[in-house]
Amino acid sequence: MTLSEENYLKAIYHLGDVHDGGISTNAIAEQMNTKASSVTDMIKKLSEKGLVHYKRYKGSELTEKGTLVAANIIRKHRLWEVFLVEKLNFTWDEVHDVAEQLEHIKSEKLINELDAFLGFPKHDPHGDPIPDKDGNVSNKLGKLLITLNKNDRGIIVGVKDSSSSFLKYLDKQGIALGKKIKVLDKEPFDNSMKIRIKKEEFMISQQIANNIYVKLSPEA
Amino acid sequence: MTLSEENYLKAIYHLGDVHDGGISTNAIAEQMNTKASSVTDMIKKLSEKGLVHYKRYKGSELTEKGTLVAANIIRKHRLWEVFLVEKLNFTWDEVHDVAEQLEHIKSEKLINELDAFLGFPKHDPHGDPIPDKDGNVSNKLGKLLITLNKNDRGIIVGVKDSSSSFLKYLDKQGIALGKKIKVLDKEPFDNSMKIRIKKEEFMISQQIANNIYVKLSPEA
DNA sequence: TTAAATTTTTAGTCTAAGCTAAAAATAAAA
DNA sequence: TTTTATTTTTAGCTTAGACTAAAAATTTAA
Ligand SMILES: [Mn+2]
Ligand SMILES: [Mn+2]
Ligand SMILES: [Mn+2]
Ligand SMILES: [Mn+2]
Repeated sequence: MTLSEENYLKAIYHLGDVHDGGISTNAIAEQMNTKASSVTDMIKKLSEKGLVHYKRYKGSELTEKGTLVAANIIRKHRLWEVFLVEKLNFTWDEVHDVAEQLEHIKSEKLINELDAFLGFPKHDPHGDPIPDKDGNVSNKLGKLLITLNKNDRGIIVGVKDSSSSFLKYLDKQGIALGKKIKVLDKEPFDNSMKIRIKKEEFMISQQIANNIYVKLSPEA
Repeated sequence: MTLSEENYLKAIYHLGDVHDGGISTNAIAEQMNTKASSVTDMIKKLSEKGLVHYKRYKGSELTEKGTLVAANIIRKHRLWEVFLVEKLNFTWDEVHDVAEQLEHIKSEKLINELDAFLGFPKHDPHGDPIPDKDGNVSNKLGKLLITLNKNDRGIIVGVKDSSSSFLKYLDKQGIALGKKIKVLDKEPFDNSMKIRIKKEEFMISQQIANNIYVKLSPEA
């Protein structure tokens, strides 16, 4: 597995999460910040190796083997993110780029020991589930904040966008995993929301509400 | 800095430690397990970048800048080795290959936080000194066991060879860093030695004695 | 159902980093 | 000081991975 092959598998895996069925060549190209022609070449190679199913003009899909490899890379990525936050004082907006590098380190023992060292965490600092050794992943916790109704309460359990800029915005607003949140009002015109977190009340745009996962508290 | 460039700098750095003056192209090729022609190409590139001094047919030497880069990679390598042994239950014969990968991860913050997390260690699991951020390295502790005389005592502080096979041999004999050692006898014919470690007395060959560093205890 | 637009693939280049074989420079031996 | 041996460099090829431009297939629109 070269670094590039691993990154393609990961990209296809992530795209497959949402859009199921064959993943288009263009979609992969966009995700990878590369050109469709490069994707075609790589897809062919991955197909040769039995990691993706591919038929000309029909898009790609990971094989079982490919899925396992991808899940393993994501497992490594997320475990490293936990390590960086829990042990090395990184903030949640600083970890992704470093994890992009660390995820390619090859050592079974390393990752299993790291897992144990961290106490077998189930979620990374963004609330994303950590796959187990066999590639099994639990579902993402919670539902999108945007889908909650007026007066619903819950706990923030994850973010969809984990770009540094978004996370920094959340920090500024005091929005973090584990915080209690209540929907005070929804504005139908622009889908903005008024919310309360720790006695602070403020407005957030649709954009924001669409990128935060909340676990609903049972009705009182 | 590509991965390959970093490995060349490291190789030249290590060769320069022993053999000072210009490092021959062949020496680099051997160290890197590659061909002299490939080395010539790379040396030219590194020279362009101001990382090595190079004149055709005259051998190579790191510039100040090149030395700093190399020392930094070695710093990372050795800090990761400490991490693996101290935190992740690796043995000293298991760490090198993984550290060869980890040393190329690029993040200032990562390495500085790791350093702090480990309590600013001064030596790696093989007794090698860890360079500081500015590339300063303290001297290797101790002298080679082979140079000790009959009845000399000391403490084992390092190994010269850190191949897995050598380290496993040492484990089997109960030879480890920090152990007290006494030279009971030297055999001039084959340069073997009779030694005592923790009440165990046994013979070691010249080969072995030439790869262990000992800090001499002051005479009684 | 033909025509236009879009997507995907192919063909041909480019660069980094290897390699082999041959040429050139340097070092060692006669 | 020639001759011979060794070291180093050059020249030319190879592979992975990316790119551009053109061709082919598929999809959408007329
Ligand atoms: Mn991430
Ligand atoms: Mn994450
Ligand atoms: Mn090492
Ligand atoms: Mn070491």
